[in-house]
Amino acid sequence: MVEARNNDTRERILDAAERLFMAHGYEGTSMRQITGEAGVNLAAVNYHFGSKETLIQEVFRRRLDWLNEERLRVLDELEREAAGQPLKPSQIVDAFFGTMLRMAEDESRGGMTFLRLLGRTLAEPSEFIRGFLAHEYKTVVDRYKEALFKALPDVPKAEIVWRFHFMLGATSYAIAGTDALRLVTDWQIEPEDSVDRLDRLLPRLMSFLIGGLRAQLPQFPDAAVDR
Amino acid sequence: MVEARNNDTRERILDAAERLFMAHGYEGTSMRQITGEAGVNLAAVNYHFGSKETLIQEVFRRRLDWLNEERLRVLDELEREAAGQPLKPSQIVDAFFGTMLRMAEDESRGGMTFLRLLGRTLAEPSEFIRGFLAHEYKTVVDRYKEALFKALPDVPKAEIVWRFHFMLGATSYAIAGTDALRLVTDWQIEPEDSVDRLDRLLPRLMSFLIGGLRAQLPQFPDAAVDR
DNA sequence: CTATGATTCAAACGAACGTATGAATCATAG
DNA sequence: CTATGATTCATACGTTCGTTTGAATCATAG
Repeated sequence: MVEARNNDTRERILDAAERLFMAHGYEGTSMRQITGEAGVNLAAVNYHFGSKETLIQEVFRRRLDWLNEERLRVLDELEREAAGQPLKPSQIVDAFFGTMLRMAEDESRGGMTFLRLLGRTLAEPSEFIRGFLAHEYKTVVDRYKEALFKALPDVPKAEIVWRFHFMLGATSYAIAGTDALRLVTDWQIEPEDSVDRLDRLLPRLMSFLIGGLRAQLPQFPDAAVDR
Repeated sequence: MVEARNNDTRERILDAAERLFMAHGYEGTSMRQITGEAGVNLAAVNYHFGSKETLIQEVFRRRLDWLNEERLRVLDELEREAAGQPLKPSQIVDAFFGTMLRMAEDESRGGMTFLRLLGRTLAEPSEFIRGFLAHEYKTVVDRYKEALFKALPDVPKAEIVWRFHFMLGATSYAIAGTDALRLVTDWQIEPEDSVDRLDRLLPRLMSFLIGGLRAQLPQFPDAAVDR
């Protein structure tokens, strides 16, 4: 039997698709752009991946498999060291969001390009990719929710889930780097302070996330005494 | 001379476009879907708006003009009442983000549909719409940045800009309501706790944002003494 | 009523889309 | 070497895209 000898074409397609989906979105990127940038024949995508839908799923799986395993590994390690004691919220936040952001420095795992694609896609999921991402993340998210519940026993669980949601939003937007309102881009900021400098973005974002996670609990309007 | 008699068609197109762009994104929505849902002829969009690009700009302008005027009005009012004293950060955050979120209850200003569209678009701006949004927001954002600088004199300005950025991300994601990882949607949450219940989302988000804005300042790794 | 200009309409335009086809080319097993 | 099956290639398929056209219809001014 004759087996596959060359996954160079596959990798070139995945790299080009990753970059173009990041820059122009899923619907905004055509197969001809992808194969053109990858330097392969138009038919190669359908031959190797079947369809455009399975292609973008492969683009994500290639990176997310590692990320989610790493997130579980880091959380396991933290819980092992804590020996039953609840973790600090900042440890959990760093294990989830920090692990993701540090991918930006690892070019072999997609670097900033994949991170931006991920941030974009979390905010604009096509119907079919929403289900795919939710499935990919299910195990990890459940583990981290439980860890946060234990770390913050005084905070209602529903509140923690919402704040996890908000943290995810702040992070997605930060790494997507679109900066629609030119808040940061238009600002007199040193070049070394730009989004690309992860070692400055990461501490800033972490401070913000932990501040939000540990904020005072909200007062709901229907909590008034006369009701 | 004969003048325009009927802007019913225009409004029907804008309403349909607003809803469809929200649901499927800009590239993912076709002119035929829009005119089909609006119950008008296919050529009506180009006749009334010129192109798909100018159409989505009109969709935004119709709502954003009011929102941004209102944001300036509220800030003016707050500063008038404060009579020179710096405002509380929570007042500024509520004036900017609260004013936006309260649009969800005003169906005549687009309600939740427009809010979701806005949240989505802030995170996935096509190149041409990024510039448009930045221009629409310029005046407002500058005023609010200044107000935050005054309200938080001890926080470095660059830090405030970044945190504004993070707050915008958390809010965009929250109102876009995509919930890609099914964090909130998959959770055992009372129906009355869902995203649609603004009176519960708003206090929750405000607490989170203010917690993040007032968080401890970050420690940068290169702040070590031996450097 | 008639004339005028705004609006609607059915139909078509060329371009770009994702996908499929079948022959040509390639690397390796036997 | 030859045979085999994986891969590449040029080309074309059928759809759908945003936009345009020119005639038909409409409401109003004169």
